[in-house]
Amino acid sequence: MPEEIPTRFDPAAIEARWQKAWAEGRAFEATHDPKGATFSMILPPPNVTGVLTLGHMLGDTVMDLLARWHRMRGEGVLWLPGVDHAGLSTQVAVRRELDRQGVHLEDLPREEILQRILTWKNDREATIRAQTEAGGFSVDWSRYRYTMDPGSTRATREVFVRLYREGLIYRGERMVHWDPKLRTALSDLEVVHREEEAELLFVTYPWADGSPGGIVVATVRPETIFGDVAVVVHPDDERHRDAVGRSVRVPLTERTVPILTDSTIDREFGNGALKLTPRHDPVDFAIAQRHPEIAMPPTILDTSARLVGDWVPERFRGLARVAAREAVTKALSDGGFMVRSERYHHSVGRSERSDAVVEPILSTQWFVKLSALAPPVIDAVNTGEVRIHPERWVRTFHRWMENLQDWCISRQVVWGHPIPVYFCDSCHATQASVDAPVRCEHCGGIHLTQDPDVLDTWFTSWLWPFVTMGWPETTGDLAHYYPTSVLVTGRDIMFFWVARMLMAGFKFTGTAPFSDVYFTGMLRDETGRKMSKHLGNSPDPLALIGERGADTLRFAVLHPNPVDQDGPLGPATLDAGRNFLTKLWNLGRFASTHLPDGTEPALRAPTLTPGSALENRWILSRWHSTVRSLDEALSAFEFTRAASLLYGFVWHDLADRYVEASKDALRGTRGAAAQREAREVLHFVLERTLRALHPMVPHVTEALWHLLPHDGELLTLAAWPRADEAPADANSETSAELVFDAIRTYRNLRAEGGIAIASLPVAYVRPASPADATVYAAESETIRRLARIGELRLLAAREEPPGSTARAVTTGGEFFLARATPSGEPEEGLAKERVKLAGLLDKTRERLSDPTFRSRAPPHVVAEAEEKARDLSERVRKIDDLLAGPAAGS
RNA sequence: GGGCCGGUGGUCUAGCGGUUAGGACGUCGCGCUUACAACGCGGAGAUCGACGGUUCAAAUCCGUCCCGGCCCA
Repeated sequence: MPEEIPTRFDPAAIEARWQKAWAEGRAFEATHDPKGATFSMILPPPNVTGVLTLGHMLGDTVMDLLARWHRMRGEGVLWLPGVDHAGLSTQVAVRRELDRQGVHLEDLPREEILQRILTWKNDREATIRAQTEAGGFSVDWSRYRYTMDPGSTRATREVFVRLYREGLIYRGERMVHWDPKLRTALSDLEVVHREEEAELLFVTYPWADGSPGGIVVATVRPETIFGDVAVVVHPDDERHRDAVGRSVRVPLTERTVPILTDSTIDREFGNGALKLTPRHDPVDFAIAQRHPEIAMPPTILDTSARLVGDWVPERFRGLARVAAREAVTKALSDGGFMVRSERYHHSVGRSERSDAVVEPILSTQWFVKLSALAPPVIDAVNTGEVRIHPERWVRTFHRWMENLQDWCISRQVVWGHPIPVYFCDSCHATQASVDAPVRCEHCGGIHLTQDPDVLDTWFTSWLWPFVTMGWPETTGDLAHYYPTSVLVTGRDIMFFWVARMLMAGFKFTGTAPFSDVYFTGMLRDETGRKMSKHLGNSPDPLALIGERGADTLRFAVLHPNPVDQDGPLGPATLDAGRNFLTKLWNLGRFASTHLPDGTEPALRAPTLTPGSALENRWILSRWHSTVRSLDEALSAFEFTRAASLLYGFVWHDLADRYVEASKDALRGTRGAAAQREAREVLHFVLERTLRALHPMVPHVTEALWHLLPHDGELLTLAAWPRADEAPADANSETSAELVFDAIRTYRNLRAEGGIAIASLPVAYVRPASPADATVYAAESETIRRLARIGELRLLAAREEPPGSTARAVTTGGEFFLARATPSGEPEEGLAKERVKLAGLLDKTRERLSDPTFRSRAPPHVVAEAEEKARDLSERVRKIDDLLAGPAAGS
């Protein structure tokens, strides 16, 4: 049997097998009779715009860790998967694809557009599912949902109608962000602001009465002068005092406009005079609102942001913004209006989806009054009813929540939920209705036209935690699993999604949709760049899993980079994950060869006695504290610490120390009883370690578990280990540390002294205390074997070792290792150690000699310092004795 | 323009008032010692961004500055 297990595990060979076993065992389907506690999560539905990235894998790994952990703790777990139609972004992706084929999406009939997008969606959806399955993520596929399935559609309409009837959704002419490339309105969040360089032009608006001169206005958008309705200055601005109330002529036109005052004008900007274009600038619009004497002008830009309308001189009509700007700039120069220009840096908003410069325009759209939904959310976060992890994001969250703008939810695209609003052709009344109405509720007319626009995708996504469980129906899932427990996502959608879900949860279900929010970091490549498809540094998860295995990828994202901070994921990190799994694999191989056929499952920890082998008592104690820390870390959402704890325990405690120390006993050279006990301890600790690691690396642990004697069908259904299964034992930990320190000291002396690996020199120790002497004596066999020495002899207080020796001093005593040939070399190690200790001793004594330290510091700190000084001076004295002693340099 | 977060060995990070500043990766030396060379053993490597301040005591608290990153307008 042992010969059949390869020294390197092959992820491909085991992962598919165990995924199949879990699926066949329906291990991840949530039941409606959970015993005791429940734990539920929605998987943030990935956009069908594309396929999963490594960033998704990071979130999925964290969620799977939580889901499996809670499942093993015996809780009823629901982890609900789904996908998001991602309206605008998917339409843009398909549009781009069609462009490559020479087809323009907007030229196709609506039905064909929908068909093309649907094909795209089905394709991506299948890939997303395959990726999620390949990762081994324990979602409940029987509850898979889609943001445009019948239930989601109905709930979306229901919510719209409710909010509309309450007056929280309204239709109005407002300043919105307009994407002139995609020709749709956008919400504030879909606009990305960046610093860009521009030309700031200083333009003279001549006096309307023909007197010489005029007022100089600074602008970066000369092409909008055709929409000007005034020039505005600050009321206290001395420079323009005489200009107020006069009129100027808009350059390149025959129109005259008044000079007005407004106290919001920035006197430092340009010349302190602002050209007012209220239809095409939010600031100007706000000023115009305060001046009723200003009539709203006609628009001068069409939906593609080209100059249009009677107010635009014919020669400029039809020009797009950049061309228009150049043409107008030239015309202003030629006409003598241009005073000067300068380079200017300012913030420019671009469409997140198309990268087009967003045009602020006055437009009729649908809005949600978010501010009405905010108070319970703000309260919930303040009171801790909803907890955000890591906590530092709470401030960011609050700042946004407290400055909510109305949410523009109408989009002028094809792909999305149609707005459930109908206009009567006869009386023009508006009605919102979940089901398409047969007649106008106002006049009874039967000719109704539905609003041509669709809803922002987030208007469905914000309902996800309860829509997926059947809302607005009353369902068993809602009763058992709502509200959900944790939401794991990236902080890039904190406002887009998390905040809005909280608002929707309180509004429609009366409760927070989840009690904890965990934000993961962002993955970077090894040079620190963000991973993106654009840079080509974002590997395809499916390919990576095929190459390295899902468990390797999962462990790599959990360790060693903190999951909640941005961190690199590259070959080195993946190698580290793979190496760890290989280590674990070989530990399993080792154990399986040392557990004879017919070994009973490790149902409980072996009962040890004070006479049991030190390493057995020690490893069980280490196991105890590891599990305790592990539970703490997982409960505190410290996933990286959890992974590090197990990494260190498996590699350093279990493999490096325990297995090496217990090999004699396992081979039977210490007798049958010792062998039995060692087998039991090794079996217990490894079996429980596999359980503890299972939520992080489910496949390899499941495979290894089946190689060991075990109880039950699947590890994934096994119980989570409990720290109190094995006792904490501080004495055994202290003694074991002493033994391992002695071993390290001898190994170091061997390396420093250049003593051949094959030789088995005699070693001596002069213990620092009688208690230490007892430990060395009892564990001399282990020390001897692991330090590769022939014999360990304990020296009495003044006894000197014979012959030439390499020497070292530690807190545990003075150590000597026999050398075949005397060395004339100075005792480098000792001398170096002396310098270090003497430095520390000086610092400590200095502190102790300070009277204020003795009077102000707490007594235990003073006592500790005194103890430290005693210990250091003792060790320095021992080193001095050795350096001066008979064996020195002989 | 406003705000937030972070600067700890070559890299990533833990620690957040008395620690010999911990770990991982990398690096150097020795070793294919029958679980594992994707490994073992040992070592070297950090005046904790800079300057002030508080304190008996500062990587840790406060202030200013510098450098990264992010969010909002």
